[in-house]
Amino acid sequence: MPLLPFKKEIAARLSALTGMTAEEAETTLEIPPDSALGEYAFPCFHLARRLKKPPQAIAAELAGQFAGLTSAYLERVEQAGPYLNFFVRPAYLFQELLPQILREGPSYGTLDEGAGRTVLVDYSAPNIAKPFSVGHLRSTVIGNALCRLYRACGYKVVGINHLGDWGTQFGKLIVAYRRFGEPALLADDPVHYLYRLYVRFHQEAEKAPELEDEARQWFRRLETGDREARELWQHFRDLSLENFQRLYRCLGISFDSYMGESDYNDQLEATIELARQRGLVKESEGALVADLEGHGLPSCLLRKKDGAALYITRDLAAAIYRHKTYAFHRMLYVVGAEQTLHFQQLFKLLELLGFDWAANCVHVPFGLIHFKDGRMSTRQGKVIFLEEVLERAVELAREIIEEKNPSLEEKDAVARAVGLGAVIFGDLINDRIKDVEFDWEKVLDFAGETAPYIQYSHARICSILRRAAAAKELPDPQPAALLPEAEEKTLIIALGRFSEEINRAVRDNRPSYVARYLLELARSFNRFYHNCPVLTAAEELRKGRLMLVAAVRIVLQNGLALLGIEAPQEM
RNA sequence: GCACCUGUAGCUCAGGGGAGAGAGCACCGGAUUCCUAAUCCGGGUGCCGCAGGUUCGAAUCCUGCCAGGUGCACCA
Repeated sequence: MPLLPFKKEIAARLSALTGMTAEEAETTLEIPPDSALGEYAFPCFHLARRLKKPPQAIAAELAGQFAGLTSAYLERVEQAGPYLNFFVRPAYLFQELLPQILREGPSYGTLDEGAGRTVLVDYSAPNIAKPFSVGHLRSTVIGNALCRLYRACGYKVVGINHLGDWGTQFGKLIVAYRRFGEPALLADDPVHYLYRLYVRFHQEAEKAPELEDEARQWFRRLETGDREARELWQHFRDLSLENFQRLYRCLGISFDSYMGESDYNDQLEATIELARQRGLVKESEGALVADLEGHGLPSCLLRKKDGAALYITRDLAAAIYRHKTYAFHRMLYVVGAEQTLHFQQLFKLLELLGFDWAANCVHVPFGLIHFKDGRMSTRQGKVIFLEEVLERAVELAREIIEEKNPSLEEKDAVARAVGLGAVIFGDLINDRIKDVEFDWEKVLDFAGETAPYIQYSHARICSILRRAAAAKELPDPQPAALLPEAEEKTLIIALGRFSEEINRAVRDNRPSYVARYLLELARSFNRFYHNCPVLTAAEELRKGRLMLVAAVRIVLQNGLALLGIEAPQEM
């Protein structure tokens, strides 16, 4: 816990001197805009108000009280106008922190604040019988990163893939398959063929609206357990799931549960009954409605007039089941921002049903992926398949390898890591709430603020370490000499902030913080690399720098792993 | 009509109420007898959408407006 103890120590001392609580002091501490101003800064404006003295005077006074005070962490304190700047002791950085990172290796950066707590993450949730489009990438990639981040904070994480395997679209699919379907084509390329049927259905239904009714009837038959409907559904489901799992394997993602919408069919009536007992339900035009108007939300339907339950009824049943099963401390729904209202209604209903844990349910929304000229639409066939995106990215990575490093071994594995990394990182780097315009050029860009940039930095370090090992020199987790250059200090400070970034990412459910941090770290490393030779440096310096780059490698690898991205040793 | 989200450099975006608003891309120029040039260095641009307000201090918080996106009862 690298720089955190330093921060806590400052907060404690400030608390003793000012009468603020330690927590208050800690949250007031900030990171100065320039590293020449120290590692943490304390602005005195708040105190100025309380003490009715100019902030400069308070800063000067406090600086006086800190004068001569040092500790294992603290080197010195300086006043700069209304600020108090704290400088960490370099000996701590190089002789304690650095060896610590090497010792902890893969577990460096992890925390234990979540120990004993369970977090559920509901993510990905593709619709069976529709191909996996780039639109589904977001939930999948963000959800996976959140799972890993929470685990790194000590939580027990349960990843749930709430498969979209129920609903009227299966009626449509059954109608289309019975009318136009050919088993041989289905067997050949199931998911794409089902997709073509789905698109075909909507084209035909334009001309013949009665198809929609027929679809509703077939869905009704499915709900009542009709054998033919059931068998077709099961068949479509199996084929799709197989296809999705191939994709997940490729992305290195696994789920703890694949319980989907269809798995709650037997709990829907009980859920509606519960709502009825609580007096939340009224009848309207033959349908059952949950009245939320008194709570500032539009009412929502729990059951259609034809007796079929709806999305929100299923989500209610699922939430109740999950709490019973996992007793979670928090449940995240990584679902698009267009469903914000749905989740407001869902959480409000859970609360009104008397579940106090409703407050621990969180919607983690993200923006839409769209084309320049409008949104993607599965029905109209206006989609880009994730498979195609991943294949092209890997292919391009492969071409670049061929051009830049033709003698590389394991070209395929590296191309996969780089191509997939670029796509995943491209999704995680920006604030998830923003909409994304799909652009092949951007997806296939491997320079600048990208995963390959970080991976390349990692590979360079591996190369240094390989050469050092060949010369029988290995980084040794012993106290090192102090490293003199500014680039070196910048680097090690960055290493020390790793767990703070993980913490922040978990606090806001925003993996982008870690992605940005890694970019910054890689940038610092590349500057170091250009200005500070490692292997040709003199004995002591070489030892220290070897440790430093070994530590950077650990953080880059651990950080990329948190985002679900591999770090190849060469590229 | 109502609600939510977004608006920062030519483009894509960072920016934790605080110290002169930052990156990447694109464009121009430079760096390799030396650890991988998928790298590094230099070059410049901003009514932080607009108008008010809160504050010692606002790109950041509040209100209104404008623009774009997304939702709002029998889809999921």
